[in-house]
Amino acid sequence: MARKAGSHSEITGPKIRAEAQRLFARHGFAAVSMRQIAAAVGVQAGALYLYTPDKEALLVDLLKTHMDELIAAWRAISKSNDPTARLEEFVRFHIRFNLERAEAVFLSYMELRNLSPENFAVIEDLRKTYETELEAILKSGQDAGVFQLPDSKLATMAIIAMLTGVNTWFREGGRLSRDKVETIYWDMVRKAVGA
Amino acid sequence: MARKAGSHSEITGPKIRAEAQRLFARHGFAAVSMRQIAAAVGVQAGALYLYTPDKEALLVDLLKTHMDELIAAWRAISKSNDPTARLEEFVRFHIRFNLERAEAVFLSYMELRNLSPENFAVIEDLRKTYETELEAILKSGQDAGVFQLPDSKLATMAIIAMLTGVNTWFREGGRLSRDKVETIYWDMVRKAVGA
DNA sequence: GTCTATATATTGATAGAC
DNA sequence: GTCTATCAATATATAGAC
Repeated sequence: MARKAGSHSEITGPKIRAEAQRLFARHGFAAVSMRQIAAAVGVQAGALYLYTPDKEALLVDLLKTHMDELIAAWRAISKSNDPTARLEEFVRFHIRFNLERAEAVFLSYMELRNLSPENFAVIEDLRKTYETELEAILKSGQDAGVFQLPDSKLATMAIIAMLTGVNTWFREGGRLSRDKVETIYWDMVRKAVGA
Repeated sequence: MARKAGSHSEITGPKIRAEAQRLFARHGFAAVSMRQIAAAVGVQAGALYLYTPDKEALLVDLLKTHMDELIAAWRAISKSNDPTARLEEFVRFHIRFNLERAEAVFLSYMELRNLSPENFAVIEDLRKTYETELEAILKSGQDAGVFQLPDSKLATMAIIAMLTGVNTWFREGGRLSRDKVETIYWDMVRKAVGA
C-alpha cells in the first residue's frame, strides 16, 4: 500500500527539481504553477515550500546547478595542449553535453528574464566563464599561428551559438548519429577558424 | 485635454501589437497579463478584445507577421545568381534584418511553446520555408562545385543558428559596427562552407 | 514531512453603460 | 470604441492538523 504521508526528503527534493525542470522547459517558467509541479512529484503544493523558499529560487537552483556542472565537466575533459585538438574536444563536448541536458540548456537560454537582477548576474557570470574557456582556445591558436580568424570574441559567440543550435533540431534515431553530427560540426568549425 | 473615450481603431490596433511584442519579448508571453498590455497602450483591458479574440491570437499575429515579412524581405533582396554572392547576401541580410527586429526574433524562438498545435504548425512551416531558402543556396554551391561542405542540411542549421546568435550579444555603439560584424561573420561562413 | 484548508491577489474574458 | 464592473478560475504562499 502506498502511504500518503511520511518522510521522503532525500527522494522528494531531487524529484521536485527534476519535474520542475521538465515542466519549465516544456511550458515556460511563468506558465507552470507550483500545483502542477507538486502534482507531477506526487505531493501537495504546500509541501514544495519545505524545499524551496519560492518559485524563483527553484529556477535559480536549476540554472546554477546546470552551469556549474557544465563548467566542471568541461574542465574535467579538457586534456590536450594543441589548440586544434582542444578545439575539437570543445566542439564534441559542447554538442554531447548539451544534448544530454536539453531541458537545462533550454532553461538557461530562455528563462533568464524571470530572474531577479542579483540572480541574473550570478548565472551570466557562469555563462561568461564558460565562454572564456572557448575564447582562450581560439586565442592560443591565433597566437600559435595555427588559426586564422578575424576576431576571437566573435568567433567564440558564433561557435557557441552554432553548437548550441544542434539542440533545436537533433533527434535520437534520426538521419545522423550524434557522433556523425559532432564530426560534421567539427569540420565546419575547423574550416571557419582556418585551422 | 486628453479625452477618455473615442474612436481610435487605426491607432490602437497597431499600438496593441507593438506593446504586446515589447512586453512578451521582455517578460515572456505567460508572464504578461492582458491588463499590462492595456496599461501600456493606454486603454482598459476590456478594449483589447475588440482587436483580438484572445491572448494567443495576439501572439500568433505577431509571429506570423514577422515570419511573413522576413521571407518577403529576403526574396525582395536576393538578387545574385552566383552561389557565393547569394550566400553573402543571405548572411548580411539575416544579421541586419534580425537585429532590426530583435523583439520579434526573440518571440519567434521562445514562444512557440505557447501556441496551439494548429498555430504552431503554421509558424513552423514559415520557418522551414525560410531555412529552405538558405539550403537552396548551399546546394547550388555544392552542385556548382564552389562549396565544399559535408552536409547541406546541417550547414543550413549551423549557419542560421550562428547568425541569429548575433542578436544575443550585439549592442549598437559597441566595439564593432553592424557592418563590421556582418563582414566578420561572412568571413567565418565563407570558410566554413569551403567557398 | 506531508496533508488539508485557506488568505489574498491576479488572471483571461465578458456584459452592459455611455 | 472605450469604459466600468464583474465572473469564474487560478495563482503563490502560509497556517495548523497529523
